[in-house]
Amino acid sequence: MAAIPEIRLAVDAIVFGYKSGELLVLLIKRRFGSTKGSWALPGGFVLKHEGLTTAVHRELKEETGITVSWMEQLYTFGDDVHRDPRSRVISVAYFALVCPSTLEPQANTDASDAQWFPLEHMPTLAFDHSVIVSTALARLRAKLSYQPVGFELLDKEFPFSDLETLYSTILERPLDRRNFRKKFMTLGLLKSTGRIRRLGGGRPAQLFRFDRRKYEQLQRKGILLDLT
Amino acid sequence: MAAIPEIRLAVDAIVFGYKSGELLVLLIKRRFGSTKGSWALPGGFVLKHEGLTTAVHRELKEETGITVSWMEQLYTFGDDVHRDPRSRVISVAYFALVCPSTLEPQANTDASDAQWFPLEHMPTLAFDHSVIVSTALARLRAKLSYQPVGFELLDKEFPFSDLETLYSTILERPLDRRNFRKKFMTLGLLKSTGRIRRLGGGRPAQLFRFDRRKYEQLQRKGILLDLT
DNA sequence: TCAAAAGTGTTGCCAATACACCCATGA
DNA sequence: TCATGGGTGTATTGGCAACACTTTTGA
Repeated sequence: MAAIPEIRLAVDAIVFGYKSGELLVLLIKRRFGSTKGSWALPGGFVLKHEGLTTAVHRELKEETGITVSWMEQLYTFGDDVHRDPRSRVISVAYFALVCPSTLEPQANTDASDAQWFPLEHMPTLAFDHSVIVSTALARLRAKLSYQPVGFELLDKEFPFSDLETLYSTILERPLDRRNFRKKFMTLGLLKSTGRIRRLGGGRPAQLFRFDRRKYEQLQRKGILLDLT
Repeated sequence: MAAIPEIRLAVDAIVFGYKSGELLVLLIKRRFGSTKGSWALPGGFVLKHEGLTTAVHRELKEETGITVSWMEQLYTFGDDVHRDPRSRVISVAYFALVCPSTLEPQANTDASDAQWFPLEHMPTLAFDHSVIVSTALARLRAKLSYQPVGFELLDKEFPFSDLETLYSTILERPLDRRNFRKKFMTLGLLKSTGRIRRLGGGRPAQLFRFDRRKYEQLQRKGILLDLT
């Protein structure tokens, strides 16, 4: 009961970004050990006097320089005793979303080995990390339809079409533009900034913001969303 | 990197049972340490060469003699560094359901200190265990409406009214009997055994079984349930 | 014959779907 | 004037919610 255990506790972060119609994952190149040179999720061991959430944020910052806009615990991986061949490690995985401005490389950090990969073209990952990514992706897809997390992947102000393309990309199916817009508009989760985006050819688009206050109201009333 | 950490890893189990219209939780009375005599969730430390799932089942067996019919990982609690005042412990919580026959006290075990409590009349719990129970309860409620977990709390064969009362109890709201029945019947998740239950006064009820095969079929087709 | 629990149908409404054309701009 | 992307309306349908009485049994 009092013996110090030899199980090590890690946290890993699956960070999704979104750019020009592609879903991206943030990976780092491992610098040490037997897995040196291979790609993996950012993460590391939890310090003794540090909460789990603090630990993920710290590791992310150290390894990639990135600060996320939204994060939530995903799952704890620890059924396979040999998931890390070096020793017994269990990992609490978190998944996070970042907005496009965060995607730019962070110069002032030790993040030289961090890189964004389109989900479609991910390299092979170390350990069981590709399982973790699949789990996160499944969760993101599910979540998209009952919690307005999509906004975390967009700029603060965005044209409606960006939202539509985002959903359509992540869910991997086409959406009817009119119906999709109708539903979001009816929910009242978008407020129109007066602004407009011009984009070369084509009609300019109004810009919207996510109305977080309205969303919290709905939540308090116990209203469940259905955002397909 | 190589130092052995001083964080200890525990698993805890929230086991729900259901009897005569009440939702029950399984608790144990602590025998040692500063929390001696207070009630807590069954659980304990994970052994070095043991998967997490194995660990919960082992602890449950040791402390309560109970084998569950359904279990799933709930959440990992480790943000509060002092959640266990003795040392840094993070806990992976699992929540589980058992069928009524399992509720009977298990004689041949070290389970003398295990006891079922109606949710409404739970004692104060050690550590952050009441937070864990609330989390589990919220999950159970949510889950009930899109995954047929309710059956895990009933006997193999049950009259339809049991299912209805179960839902109504856990969700804490009345359900329209006709609509509820219609929905379940339409889904085809119940198959009627030819049998009948007589119960003193009142018309006898047909007994049903949950049709697991049918459910798996639906799942494979990607059909989402909506079981209010 | 009464009390207790099981069983059953219909209607209105709303929300999801399907579907195709016009608008505003820059080149 | 054309290419590009933004923006909009309607008709149909299927599923959900609301609603109350009859049936079968034991006492």
